[in-house]
Amino acid sequence: MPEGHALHRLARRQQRLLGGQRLNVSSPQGRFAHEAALLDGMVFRSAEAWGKHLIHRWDDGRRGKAATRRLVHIHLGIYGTFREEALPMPAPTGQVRMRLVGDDLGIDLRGPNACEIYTPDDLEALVARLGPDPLRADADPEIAWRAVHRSKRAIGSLLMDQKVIAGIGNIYRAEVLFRAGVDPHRPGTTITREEFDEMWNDLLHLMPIGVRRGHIHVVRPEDDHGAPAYSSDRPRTYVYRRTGEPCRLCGTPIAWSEMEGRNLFWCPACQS
DNA sequence: TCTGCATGAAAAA
DNA sequence: TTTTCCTGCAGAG
Repeated sequence: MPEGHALHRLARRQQRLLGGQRLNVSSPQGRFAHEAALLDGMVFRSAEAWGKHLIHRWDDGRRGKAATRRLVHIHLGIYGTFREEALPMPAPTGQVRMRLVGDDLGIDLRGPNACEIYTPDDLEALVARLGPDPLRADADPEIAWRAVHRSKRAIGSLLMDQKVIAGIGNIYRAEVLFRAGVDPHRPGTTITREEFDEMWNDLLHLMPIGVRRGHIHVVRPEDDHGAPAYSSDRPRTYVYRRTGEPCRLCGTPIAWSEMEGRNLFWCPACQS
C-alpha cells in the first residue's frame, strides 16, 4: 500500500473527513499516550503529504499568534495502516498507536514506523532531506537529475532513495524502469537526460492515477492480455512480482534479484 | 488456522 | 548488513 500515492490519497481523505473538527485523541496501545493527551480536544486542521511522509496540522481553534499549533509526523513504513471505523468506536484490536474520533467517524493508526509530534524545524529538516515529490506542484526535477547524473550507484537503487525522489517505492521503481527500457543495474552516471526525463514525466503521469484509483496501475490497455496476472484483478504491473512469467511485451521470463535487501524485478530483454 | 512474506527506513551492529 | 516496527494478505493444509 504505502508508496507516495497512498499517502497523498490519505492526506486528502483525512482532511476531508476530519478537517475543522475537534477530535478526541488517544493511544490505546500507550506508545503515543503523552502526545495524544496534548492533542486531545484540539482542532484537526489539515493533512499533507511529502513523499511517504504524512503531516497532520492541529490548532486550538484560535486565530493568529494566540493560537497553539501542533504538527504530527506519521510514516507508515511497511506495516503501518489507517482504518476508518463507524461510531461508536469498537474496542481497540491489536496495537492501536493513535485513535482519532470525530463527529462522524473515527480513525485508528496501527503499526506505523513513526508517529510523533513535530516542531516546525523538524518539518523543515524533513522536507530538506527529501528529494522532489512528483505529486507536489513545487517538485523540481533538476535536483533529482543532478543526484542521478553524478552517482555511480545503480539507478534501481537511486530511484528508491527518498533523497533523490520522494514517494517512489518498489513498485513504481520497477515499473518506471521497465516502461523506460532502462536496466536497473546501470550506474546513475550512464543515464541520459532523455532517459531521466522520460522516467520523471512517466511518474508525473502515473502517480496521480495511483492517487485517484487508490492503487498502482500502470499496464496500458493494449498490453492487458495474455499472461496470467499477479492479482485476481486486471493486470496492473509489467514486472513487479512477476518473476518467471512472460514479459507482456516480448515474452521473455521476468527476472528477479535482490538489490540492497529489496526485491527487484525487470525484463532482461526490454531493459538492457 | 497457520505460516511466511511485503509496496520502508531508522537504528543498531 | 541486520534488526526493528508488529499489520494484512496470500497460499498452504
